[in-house]
Amino acid sequence: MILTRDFYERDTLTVAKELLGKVIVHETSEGLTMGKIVETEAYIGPEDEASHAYRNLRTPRTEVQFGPKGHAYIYLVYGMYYCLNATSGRLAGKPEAILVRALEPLGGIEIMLRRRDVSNGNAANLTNGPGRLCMAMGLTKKQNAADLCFSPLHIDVGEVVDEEDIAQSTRVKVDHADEWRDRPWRFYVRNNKFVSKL
DNA sequence: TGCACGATTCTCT
DNA sequence: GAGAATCGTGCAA
Repeated sequence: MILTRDFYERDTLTVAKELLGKVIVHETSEGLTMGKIVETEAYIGPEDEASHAYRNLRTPRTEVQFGPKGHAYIYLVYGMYYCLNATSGRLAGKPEAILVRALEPLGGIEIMLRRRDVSNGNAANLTNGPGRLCMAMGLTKKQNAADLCFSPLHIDVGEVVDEEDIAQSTRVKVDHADEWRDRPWRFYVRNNKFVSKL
């Protein structure tokens, strides 16, 4: 069953936490790929220096974050990798998003292996990182702004992760020397081997 | 119009 | 553990 809009229209930190255990599904001409979310990070709109929408910066790139919740925000980093986010938040028009940092492959693994061109044969590295999971799921800028409630790219109600299995920490690769750096806005499933970093 | 750099990953040492 | 790959974006000029 697909998550409905109201799931995303809540406090972003809550949504980031509850996204753990949910299942991302992408239907393409190549076939179906699915993966369980095991790691997320929250990026809270204008006041978060680490967010692209810091200071309400509204550009063609960040535009999606200002739109309806429950849409995909996909952007290019380092000129070669994509990152998948879901827009969220209680306030309409406030740019908040959740970065999906890692998945546990559930379906279409053959397709993922092909897309990732896993030369070392290590399937454990298939989706344990924001850039990697986009490659494995076949996500590019084309899916940017896709409605996660309806499109071929959507998120299913998976399993509920026990509170005790949820770990919280500071975000990865956010080194700005200000108060936002140390916010524990990263969530992950404890002891899951597909989490990107411990 | 030009330029420095990033919500990363891979390879080689 | 360090360095390269690689290009769209935001900001200065």
